[in-house]
This record gives sequence, structure tokens and C-alpha cells, in this order.
Amino acid sequence: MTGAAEAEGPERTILHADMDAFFVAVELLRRPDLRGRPVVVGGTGPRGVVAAASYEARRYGVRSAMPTAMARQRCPAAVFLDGDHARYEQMSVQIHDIFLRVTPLVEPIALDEAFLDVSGTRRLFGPGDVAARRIRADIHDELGLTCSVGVASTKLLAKLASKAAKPVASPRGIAPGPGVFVVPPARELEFLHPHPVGALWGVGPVTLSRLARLGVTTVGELAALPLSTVVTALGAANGRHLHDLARGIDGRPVEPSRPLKSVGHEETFAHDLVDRADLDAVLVRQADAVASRLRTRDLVARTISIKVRYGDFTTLTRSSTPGGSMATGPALVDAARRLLDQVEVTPGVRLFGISASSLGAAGPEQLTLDEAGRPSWDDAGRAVDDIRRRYGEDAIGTARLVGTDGRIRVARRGQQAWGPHAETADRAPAAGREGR
DNA sequence: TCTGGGGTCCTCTGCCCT
DNA sequence: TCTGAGGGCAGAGGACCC
Repeated sequence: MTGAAEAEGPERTILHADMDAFFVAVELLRRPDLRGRPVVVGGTGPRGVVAAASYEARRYGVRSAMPTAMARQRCPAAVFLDGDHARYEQMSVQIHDIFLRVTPLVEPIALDEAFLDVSGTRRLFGPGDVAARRIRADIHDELGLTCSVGVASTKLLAKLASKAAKPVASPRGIAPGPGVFVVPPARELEFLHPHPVGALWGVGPVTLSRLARLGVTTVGELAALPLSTVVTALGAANGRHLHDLARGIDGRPVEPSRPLKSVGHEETFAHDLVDRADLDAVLVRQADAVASRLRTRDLVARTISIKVRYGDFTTLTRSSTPGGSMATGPALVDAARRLLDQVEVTPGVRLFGISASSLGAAGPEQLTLDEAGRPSWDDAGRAVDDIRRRYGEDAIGTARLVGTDGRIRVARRGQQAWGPHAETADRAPAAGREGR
């Protein structure tokens, strides 16, 4: 199967391109001295998690999403680096541009991976495996990064194929992967069915244990079960979907653009917060960031949700749809405060977050007679956005965003992507306690 | 070992209305 | 007038993805 010539036929040809240890690879571009060493990128603070590990670190059992503390135990010799989300975003844009040279049908899945539908580009670029090799070569030559590409007729198979194309790290060493892996249409089930059932998209720990109770451990075993049994165990929608996937049925198209459904910010604190005033400062900062991102995309929200996670990890959410649309910081703050009022904070809050949903396009607003002719909060918000674009994110903010050191602290997307930073671990309530 | 952040989608429940 | 069925919607929570 590996590297085999692509079969002829009317089938779709879908590529799944996935960068190898992406965040680590980007860091190695500026730290080439670390090549060949175990490197871990992620949150280096007390509650951080691993975002990516070099293959050298994976030999010691370090995996992404693992608590950093555990990674340090498994591989004390590793170099631990704070992630730089903004830099990965920049690099992701360049990768995306390379994908777009091959086909306009590119569906980004994450910063470092995407599906590409190349069914219609055979005349220009040749069969799928040839297009895949071209993408690999361009990314390597122009950006200095390596990626693995799976080629198949469906998204699921292409994704599994890209995994088969990757290097494999084990305690014995690192086995290089083929880089491109093709699943010919005639051999799809032969490839798919031996995979562990957890390899299916949508099978997490809970579904895995439910399937284990049915004696199912491989995709082939799931495919052999009657649909009714699967639906009883997993529910109608999920059961049907997974049963189809297990039989190689996956008609999901590559979707280049999907509308955004929600915009949110959440933050885990280095130490649990017990003071309502501290949480309020976080709430204002997050609402400010969410409002700014809504305005950037010309969106308004009808629903606001808050999320509270306590020290024992129990998590609750509260949401409301007050009527009318929200896109300004003050509107989001007011709505979120009303929700926070319903929640007990004294047990100690580990994580707090705000999310805006039921999004729609921003349009002309119906003003009251009192509001007409006066500058609105929306105008003020746009002015703030403009000043931040010109002079930096911390150039302006509400009084509530000013810290005890007099500096303005603004929440930014991905700023704290993998847990609280080590250097901010002891000053979690970042903003001051003055009112707005 | 002790569990991030930003999302999407699904299910269940309760309420309101017809 | 009361009651139940059923649809639509909001809210809460769970599961999953990278």
C-alpha cells in the first residue's frame, strides 16, 4: 500500500496533510542547536500541559496533552520551551498558502493540519500521491518543516493514512516514516479494519469503554456489529456515524470555509481564586477580548455562557440569551456578571471562561431616543481596537484591566494556550480591583 | 501525573405554546 | 376547563477534536 500507484477511478481523492511535531519543528528553526535532543513545547507553569514533543522526547513516553509535570518525570533531560502561539499562527498561514497552490478546496483542521480535495486537479498536478509529494517538498524547501501526507478517497482514510506516513518513536529508537501513504480504493477495508477502534474520529475514552463492553476493540469488529446494537450503546447520531465510518462509508466533503459558531476565552489560574473581586477582574478582561474578536469579524452574539471549574475539577456552565445582540465589552460584562452571581465561588475556582454564541452578522442597531446622537459603546470599542492596532494591545483598556503595577493586561487568543505561565504563577488575579 | 484552551456537536431536560 | 401530545427553544452538561 505504501507509496503504491494510485488506482484509477471516479473516486474522490482527498489528502490529509499533517506537520510532524509542528510546534517543536518551528522552535527548532530558531534553536537549531536543539536538533536531535528531546524537546517539549507547551505550558511550563505548574498546571501546564504538553503541546508537542520531539520524536526524541516521545521515545521516553512524552505525549501531547500530558501534564508537563509528568513529562518532566519521564524525560528529565528534555528541554522545555514555552509555546509561541502567534508564531505558529504565522507559520500556519504560509503552510496554508502552499496548500492553496494545489487546490482551492482546503479545509483547515488545526494550525498544523488540513484536508485537501484534489479530485479535480489531476490534470494539473497528477494523481494524489504526486500532489502529496509536491506539497511535502515545497513545505520542506520553503519553510524548513516536514509534514506527512495521507492519500485516500475519504477524510477518515486520508487521516489514518497520514498517521501511517509519520515517523514512529519507541524506546528502541525512531523509525522514519514513508512521508506519503496511499490507500488504494480496492484495499480500503483491508487497511481500515485492523486499526484499533479508538482510531475512528469521534471515539474518545467514554465511547471506547462502551464499545469494550460489547467486546469491540478493532474497527473491523465494530463494522461486524448490527447497527441496532451500536445505536443502543452509543445513541442514534453517534452510533450511526461510527458504524458507517467502520464500514468505510464517509461522504463528508472537504469544506473550505465553515461559519464560526462561538468565540470564547478561558483561563486556568496558577492558584484557585476564592475572591469574587478577583474573578470579576478576569471576567472583565475576558469579555473585553471576546468583544474585540467579535468586532474584528463583524459579528454579534445573542447568547453568553460562563464556565467555572472548581479545584476538584467539577465543572459547571451557565448561559443566557437575554434578547438583543451583544458585541461590546460592557454588554458582555453585564450579562456574564449576572451569570456569575448565580455561582458559588468560595470553594475555589481553578478555571473561569466566557463564551459568546448564537452568532450573527453585525448590522444597524436600533437605538433608543436616549441613545440616538450620542457615541455608543460600539463606537468606543472600535476606537479601542484601532488604538490597539496602532500602538499595541496594552496601549488602552478600561480601568478594570489595569494591574497593580499600573500596566494594562489584555487577554489575547492563544496567549495562555497550554496553561498558566511559570512567571505569572503567583499573580493570577492579573487586573486591579477598581470598578470600570 | 493530575489533568490547557478554543472550539463543535450531541443529548437530555424543562418550559412554553398550540 | 382540563389534559396530554408534540414541536420548538433555551439551558446544562458531556464527549470529542487538535
